[in-house]
Amino acid sequence: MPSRQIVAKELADIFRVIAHADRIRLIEELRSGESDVNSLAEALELPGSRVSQHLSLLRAHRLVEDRREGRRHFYHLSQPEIAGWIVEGVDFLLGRAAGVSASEIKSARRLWGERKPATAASGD
Amino acid sequence: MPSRQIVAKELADIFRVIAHADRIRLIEELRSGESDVNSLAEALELPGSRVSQHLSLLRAHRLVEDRREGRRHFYHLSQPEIAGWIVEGVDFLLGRAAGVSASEIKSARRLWGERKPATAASGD
DNA sequence: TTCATGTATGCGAATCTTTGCAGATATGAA
DNA sequence: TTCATATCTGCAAAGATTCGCATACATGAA
Repeated sequence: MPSRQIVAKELADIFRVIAHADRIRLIEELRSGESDVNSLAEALELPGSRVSQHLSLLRAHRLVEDRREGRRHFYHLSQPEIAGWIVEGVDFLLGRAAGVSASEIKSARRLWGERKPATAASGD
Repeated sequence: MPSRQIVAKELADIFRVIAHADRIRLIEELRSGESDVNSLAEALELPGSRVSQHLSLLRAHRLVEDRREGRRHFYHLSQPEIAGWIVEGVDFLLGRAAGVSASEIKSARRLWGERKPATAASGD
């Protein structure tokens, strides 16, 4: 198989793994450092089993790694730069602006573009 | 719905649209300029109807635009930078190196990282 | 109008993903 | 050992995507 195709397929695999709102939010959460499954589940308001499933997919594709401490599993991005790369995607979002208001995108850009403050009001 | 979630969903949509080997190859082809459906179909060795289907998805998400000249439809990237952005994904591929040999990735990186020579041997 | 060509669309079958839930496993405390 | 907590895995139903093919549409030539 031509290498062009192999790489297209591999790239498509990475894209497919990232292409899920929950997983993107997990990556977003992990930007600010490692976190355990339960905290992630609370932050995303999802059942722990679902978060665990997403994490295991991300882990299988080496986008995250885990560190176990007692019964808690702490996850972190294996390549923190990947989050920055995803952020750049927001620019294309801006460019296309399909179905999302400019202000929504702007505030989201702020969330992604800067490290999110740990304590400030974030109930949007 | 919190804007974080809206944007995660929108980003996921873009990722999902890109997350297909044929569509990535289409984007790759279009890096070197506009091209009509038939040329793309030949380059990718796919039926024209399939290419047309992929293009219409890309078009619906404004990743490509078309220009009609007679019965030919020429497509081009609406934001050529998006191809560059995808290329950066190759770096994560390198970092993960799952199931792809280093030399395959290297040659693919060359294909993506540089404008592909129009005539040179490219039968890989 | 008729024909050939280039592109687009529709549809069912096959395939892959996501979801919700039940149960399994692992760890630490009592 | 037993219990509670944290996480993981398995499975079937629901949902989404892809594929192959047939057919429709649009354009230009005769």
